Amino acid sequence: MRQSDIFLKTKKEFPKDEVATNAKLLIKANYIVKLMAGVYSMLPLGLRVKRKIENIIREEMNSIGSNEVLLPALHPKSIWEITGRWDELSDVMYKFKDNTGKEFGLGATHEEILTDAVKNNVNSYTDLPFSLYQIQNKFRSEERAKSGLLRGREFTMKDLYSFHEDEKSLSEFYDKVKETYLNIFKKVGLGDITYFTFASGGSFSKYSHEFQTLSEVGEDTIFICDDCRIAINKEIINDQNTCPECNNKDLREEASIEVGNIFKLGTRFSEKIGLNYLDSDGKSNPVVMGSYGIGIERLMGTVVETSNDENGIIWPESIAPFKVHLLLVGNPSGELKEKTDNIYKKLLDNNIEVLYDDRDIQPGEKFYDSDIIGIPWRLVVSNKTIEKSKIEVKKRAEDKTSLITIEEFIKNI
RNA sequence: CGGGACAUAGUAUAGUGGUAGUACGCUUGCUUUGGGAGCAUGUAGCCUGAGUUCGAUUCUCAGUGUCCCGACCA
Repeated sequence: MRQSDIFLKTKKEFPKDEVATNAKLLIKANYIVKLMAGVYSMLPLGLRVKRKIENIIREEMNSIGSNEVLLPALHPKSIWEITGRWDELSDVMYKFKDNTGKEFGLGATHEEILTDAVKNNVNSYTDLPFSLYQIQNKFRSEERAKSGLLRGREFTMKDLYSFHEDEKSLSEFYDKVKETYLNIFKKVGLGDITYFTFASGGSFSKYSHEFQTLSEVGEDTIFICDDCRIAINKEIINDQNTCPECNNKDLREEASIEVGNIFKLGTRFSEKIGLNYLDSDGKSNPVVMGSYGIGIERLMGTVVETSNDENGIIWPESIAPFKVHLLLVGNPSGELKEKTDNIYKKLLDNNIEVLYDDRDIQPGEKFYDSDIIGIPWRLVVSNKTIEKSKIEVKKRAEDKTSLITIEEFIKNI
């Protein structure tokens, strides 16, 4: 992508009313634009990052045999009344009447909708287990949206739901999802600072589990057992003040961001909605369910919160909008332009995602933009480098530069 | 939802009871090209409503919005 073609207008100033690092950097670098508190538009760069995250998650979900679906965001009141959650979720669900007076809700979560959708497609234990997931917008009437992308009113969630004959089957799948989630957080660069965390479980199981990423701006407080590399959410610390795995009492308190959670639902929804299966004795039983969520924008914001410096964002390669930022430094004409165009073509020919700053502006501006945007590899081509038939390579996260040929770079990357 | 702060151009800001200035951006022209370059040129603004006043962007009240703290967060 040529920078002269992409819609990208970085700002010279941080936005006035943002304090959260993720919002300041993402707005300044023109990844996102705020529509209102807790609702952001994704600009081309932001959408590229979002898609990368979604695709990592998609791949992982598919790898455990889950199928992707897409459920509606617009729901009739009636389905929510079946489980009693029309009233129960009054604080978080957006509700409204249409022009005929009929009542609707915008999806804040999708247990009811999916359970209903699969109900007539599940007959016996031979249909179980299975799992379905979607990547879709959620709407939550947060009383206080805040911290940029970390707590929004409309956001994208990957929500996975699993369906089982019994608790044993659910537990097996639950453990598999746990590993998969840890893998996802590792892939987006948060592996070292994300903890599998014990949290309150509700009626069906003693615990639910969360994935908490260390960050000073996190809303949650966790207590970490360094021996087991797990944590306990503060919300259950009164009931559980030792490590659930090794009984270690020496726990370390940290602030953290909840980037994912997994939950054993049991038969709460299947019973009410009538999702039953026949077991091998021909007896009807409610399906046992689990649900598993990851907030996409929150994950994106968390990466920015935990990976930046005074000059801007530092994306991990896995979710960066481009892998390489190619800067033409100097007057974009003549031999320099020709040679840089040629390097751009070579990168494209090798399927390397590259943003090519071919604009006719001062070099300094290109360097500043490159830093704030945070693409992992910066390549500079200038009269200095073409004299030696080389390019200057710098990693965003490091200070040192080196001169190598484009062929070497392509080979190494 | 309780408390606090704030609201002036696309962005960041200054300022005033007599309708507003600066920087950056953007337009046009010329110059320049390794860390936001230079000269010239043009462009664009006081959140909404009511009140006080001869006159309100400024003062008062209400509303709306944004951010922060707290509460809340299947």
